[in-house]
Amino acid sequence: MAVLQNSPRTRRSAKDRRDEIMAAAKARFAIAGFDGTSTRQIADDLGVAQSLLLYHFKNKEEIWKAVMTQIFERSLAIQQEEFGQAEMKEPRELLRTAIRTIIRLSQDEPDLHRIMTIEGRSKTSRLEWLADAYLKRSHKLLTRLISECQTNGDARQGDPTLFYYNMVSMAGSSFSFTPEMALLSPASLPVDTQAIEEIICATLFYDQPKR
Amino acid sequence: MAVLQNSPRTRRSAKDRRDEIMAAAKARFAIAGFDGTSTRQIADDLGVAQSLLLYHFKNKEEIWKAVMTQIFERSLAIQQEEFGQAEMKEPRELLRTAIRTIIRLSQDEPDLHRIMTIEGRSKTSRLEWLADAYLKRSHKLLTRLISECQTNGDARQGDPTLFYYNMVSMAGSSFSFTPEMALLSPASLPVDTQAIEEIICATLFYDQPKR
DNA sequence: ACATATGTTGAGCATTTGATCAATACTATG
DNA sequence: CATAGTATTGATCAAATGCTCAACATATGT
Repeated sequence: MAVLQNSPRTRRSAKDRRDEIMAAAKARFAIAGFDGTSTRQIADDLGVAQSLLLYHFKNKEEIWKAVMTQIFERSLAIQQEEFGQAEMKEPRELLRTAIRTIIRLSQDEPDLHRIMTIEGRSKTSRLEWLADAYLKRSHKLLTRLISECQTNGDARQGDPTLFYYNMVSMAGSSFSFTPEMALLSPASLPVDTQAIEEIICATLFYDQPKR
Repeated sequence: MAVLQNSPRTRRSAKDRRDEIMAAAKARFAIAGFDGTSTRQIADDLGVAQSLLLYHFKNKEEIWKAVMTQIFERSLAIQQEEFGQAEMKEPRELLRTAIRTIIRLSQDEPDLHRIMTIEGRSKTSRLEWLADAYLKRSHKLLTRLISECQTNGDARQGDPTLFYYNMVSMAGSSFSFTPEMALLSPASLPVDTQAIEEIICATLFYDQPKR
C-alpha cells in the first residue's frame, strides 16, 4: 500500500483548537441543534478530520457542554456588571435591572436563544445538566423578584414562570433572526434595546414611568 | 425455514390508519422535531411495523406535511369563526380579534407552538413549504394590521414582524408546557386566556381599555 | 540529534435511519 | 367460496453517524 503523505497541516495549540471547535460547534448547534448537527459537519467547517474533535473532547456531548459553559460564564459576567453598579433595594428596580441583563445577554450571545429554543423542547440529559448548572439559579432569582413585585402591587398577577419565559423569549427573539423570519420578512430592522425594555416592562408592570 | 405466523393484527381502514399515524407523528414531532423523530419510533408507539408508515405515506416528509396541513386547516376554521362574527372596520378591533384567534389556536393545538419553534430554526425545504402554504398569509395579515394601528397612533412603534413573533410566542408558550419549564417549575398554573390577551395587548397598544 | 509528548489523520466498526420489496394475512365482492 | 384488492409484515439495503484506534507528523526539551 502507498503510504499516505499528509499535506502540511496547520497545527494549533490545544487551547486554540478547542476554541475553534467550540466556535464552529456553537454556530452549528444554533442552526440545527445537538441532534441535527454531526461531528463531521463541524469538522468539515474547520477543514479538519472528524476524529480530531474527539481527541480534544471526550464526546460530542462534551463539546456541547463546553459551548454552553462558555456562554453562561459570559452571562454571569454581565449579571455582576449590571447588579454591581448601584445599591438598590426595591424589587421593582432590581427586576428592571434583571431585564436589562437579559437583554444585554441576548444581544451579546444571539446563538443562546436559538440553542435554547431547540434544546428546551425535549427532556434530555443535556437539558437536565443545563438546568442544574445554570438555568435554575436565574429562574429562581427572576421569579422571586416578579413575585415580590406582584405582592407590592407593581406587577400584574399571573404565573411568574410564564412571565419569565415571556421576557426571555421576547428579548431573545429580538436579536436572533431565525430562518422562519427570513422567509416571512425580507430584512430585520435594527434593534432598539430601549424599546424592547419598554415592551417587556409593559407586560409586567401596571403603570409605566413616563420618559 | 419456518414460515412466520403473523399474530392476529388489527386491520384498519386506510383513513383510520392514516389518522392514527398522523396523531402519533404529531406527538413525536412536538417533542423531538422532524429530525429527532424516527419513523420506527412512531411505528412502535402504534405497535405497528415501520414499513406500514411508508405504505400509507410516500415519505417521512409526507407524514409531516399531512400533520401540518391538518393543524392549519383547524387554524383557518377558527379564523373564519372569529372574524365572521361581527362587522368591524377599525384596525384596532380587527387586530384584537386576530390576537384572540391566535390564542384560541394555541389552546386547541398546543403542539403547533412546539413544532414551530423547533422547525423554524433551520431553513429546510419543510420550512419553505410551510411558509408558502400557510405562514405568509397570516404574517401578512397581522403585520398589516399592526402597521395600520401604528399610523393610527394606537400601537407602539417598532418592527411589526417583531411584534408578530412576540404575540405568537407569548400565546404559544402559555399553553405548551415544555420540558425546560418542567425542570424549572414544578407545575404550570391553569391558564387564564383573558389575562394573556391583556398582556399581549399591553405590548402593543399605548393605552388599554379599562375593564 | 534524539526521545518524548502532543497534535492530526484515515480506516474501520457498530448502530441507527429512511426507504424498498417480496411475501403474507385480512376483507370484501361477485 | 374463490378471487381480487387492500393492509401489514419482515428482511434487507445504502447512507450516515458517534466513536475507537493505530499510524504518522510536528513540536519541545535535553
